[in-house]
Amino acid sequence: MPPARSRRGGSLQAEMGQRRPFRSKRQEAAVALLRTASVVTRAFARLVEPSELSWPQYNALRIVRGAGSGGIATLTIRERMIDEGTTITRLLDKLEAAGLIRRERSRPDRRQVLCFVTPEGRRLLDGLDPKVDALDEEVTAELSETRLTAFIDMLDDIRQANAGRGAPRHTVRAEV
Amino acid sequence: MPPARSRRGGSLQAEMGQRRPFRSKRQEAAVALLRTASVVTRAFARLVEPSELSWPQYNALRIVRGAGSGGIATLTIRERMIDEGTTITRLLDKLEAAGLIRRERSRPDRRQVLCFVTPEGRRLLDGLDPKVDALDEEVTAELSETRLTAFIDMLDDIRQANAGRGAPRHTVRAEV
DNA sequence: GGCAATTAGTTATCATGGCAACGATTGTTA
DNA sequence: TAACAATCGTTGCCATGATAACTAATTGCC
Repeated sequence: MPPARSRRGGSLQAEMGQRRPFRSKRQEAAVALLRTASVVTRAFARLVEPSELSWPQYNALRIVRGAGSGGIATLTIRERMIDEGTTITRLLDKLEAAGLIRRERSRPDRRQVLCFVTPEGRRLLDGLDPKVDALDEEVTAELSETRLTAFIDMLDDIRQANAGRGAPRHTVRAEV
Repeated sequence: MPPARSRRGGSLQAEMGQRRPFRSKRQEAAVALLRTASVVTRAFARLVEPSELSWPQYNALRIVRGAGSGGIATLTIRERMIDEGTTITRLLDKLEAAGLIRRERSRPDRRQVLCFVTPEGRRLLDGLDPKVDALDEEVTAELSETRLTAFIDMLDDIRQANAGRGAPRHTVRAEV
């Protein structure tokens, strides 16, 4: 039998202490999306917090590790971040100050600054991997394989449909 | 025929310029959730930006309006915010300075500070309503009614399963 | 009555997110 | 080759998000 939260009313409304129902189901969906993301983000932040890393810092560090020995340019990191609006420079400054990454002007194109993980950075991430991987699984553990696939597809659809409306300003500039 | 993004590969991977596929579908789902929310949040922020309101400010103002003539206590507003971690005081300071809300010490319980919308605040919101309502609908316009229902249910499930891990610290205190 | 525990808000501190402006470098082209 | 444009990154400014410490008011309990 379905749990109490499937009553129409619904769970979000009760959660947020609202007296009035949502104006429409689509409005409820929008709010649910944002609120759920807020909760999940905090869960990840809590996980990396003991390592003295903020969630965005962890995100950036992981991207740098993923780039391998060739390094990766600053703005490329920003593009791959979950929040692509971030001011990446200061974030990398902290990672560099903590000895987790190393920066170096690119050889042919001196405009670029390439980033590399240091052994310490790699060690830190490697230690965190099991926990993060576990949380990745736990977040959607409630969803069956079938629902999970549908969930990803719906998110992809929503993201694509709203890409124009929600792109950070610096990525839109190219369209002018 | 399904659009290109349904190819396994997948759309998110291409979007973020990743060379390697996700470790698992559940990891992909977690990242898709966070990234989608980021895009949608920006879309709403863009919408209220011309009114000199940040997205959280709009959110708070709307909650105050929803409370009606009885007013609403400061911390109650925070509970109902999409991001319940916010430092609400400064946000309300701005709204008050802009003349959109009015604050007043509660009568019987002088610890509380009740907030009320001013006529200007109401006017501003009323003018914004059509646009916000429209965006609420547009965000998930790609989803059929059936998928929409499933979407909301999945988000509710995820949120409930992660409530403990992702609650802001001040709400957890009660459990100690 | 009197005092500890609670509750409501405020404030301080630090890190991020959003934006615009700037400097440095490279590419283009008249 | 001398402007000019585009690209890459950095920096400044302001607003938010996360937490903890702190004040004030109220409640409970003896």
